[in-house]
Amino acid sequence: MVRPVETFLKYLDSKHLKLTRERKAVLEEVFFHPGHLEAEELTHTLRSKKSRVSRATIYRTLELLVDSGIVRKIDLGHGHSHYEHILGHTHHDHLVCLKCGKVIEFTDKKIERLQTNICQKSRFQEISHTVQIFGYCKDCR
Amino acid sequence: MVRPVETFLKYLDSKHLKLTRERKAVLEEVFFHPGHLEAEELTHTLRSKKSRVSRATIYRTLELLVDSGIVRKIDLGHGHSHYEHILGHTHHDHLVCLKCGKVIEFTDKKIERLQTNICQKSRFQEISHTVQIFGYCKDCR
DNA sequence: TTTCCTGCAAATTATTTGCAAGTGA
DNA sequence: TCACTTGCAAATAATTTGCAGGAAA
Repeated sequence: MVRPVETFLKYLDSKHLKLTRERKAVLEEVFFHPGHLEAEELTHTLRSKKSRVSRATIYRTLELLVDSGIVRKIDLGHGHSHYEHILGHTHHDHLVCLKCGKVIEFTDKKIERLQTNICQKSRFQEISHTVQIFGYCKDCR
Repeated sequence: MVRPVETFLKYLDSKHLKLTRERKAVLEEVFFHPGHLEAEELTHTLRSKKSRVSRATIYRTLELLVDSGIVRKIDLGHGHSHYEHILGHTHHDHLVCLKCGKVIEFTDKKIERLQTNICQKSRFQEISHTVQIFGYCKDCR
């Protein structure tokens, strides 16, 4: 069972930070939103719901969420960041269609394992990794 | 034998574009520069040499170089793009140290092969891919 | 000649920051 | 209370674009 709010609380406490209404709203939105989201999108979604949160706070909160390991920041080649929740989700990577923008997720245990080997060999302590494959999806070839 | 200028010429011709002094200067600099470079850096290097090329032209040319397959644009998590020449170089991926910024390159045939499989399975035509592993290098753990 | 190019400065986009006023523990 | 927060608006940073005057083919 994964409890994002509790995880976040634990993180905030450890840094002597507070769980505010704004932070909770961002966390919930990110967590219950399927897929990858952008800061801009988040601003609008929250605005359309009851809870308005300023752009600045959204960015500040996303950084906290990344730090706490609840969310990861990904680059889908759009010129701005995307975020996706990872807590309770298996790590996955992306195939990004350069034409229609579609993102296909995939998981490959073998790739993960090979990456671990590489890190060990270089005595590199992995924090996160990303495998992005750019090209054309089957509908756009 | 790899001839970047000829490759670029062929590409330019196919698009009815011209090989100008500026484009040639950027191409040469990128090609003979080992490692990853930034647009800003390129501007300075060229300026310090004989050939001044404006920032705008540098960005425009880098895009052409990427399009023509001579160079690839990579994200090393610095908030701006890096570029590296790929023509005549084996594809490689990166371990990026979040503390000192060091970038360790690695190549893994098995990972490459697995990626190809994944693309075939999804009928995805790969154009480029990137495996970036973020963490702490052995000097920063 | 004709089409493509370049530099410049202004525009855009994404993200960050300083600061005064507000709020959770 | 008091340290931590927020929103706002201004500041940054990277990159793009319009345009008028140059240059390859």
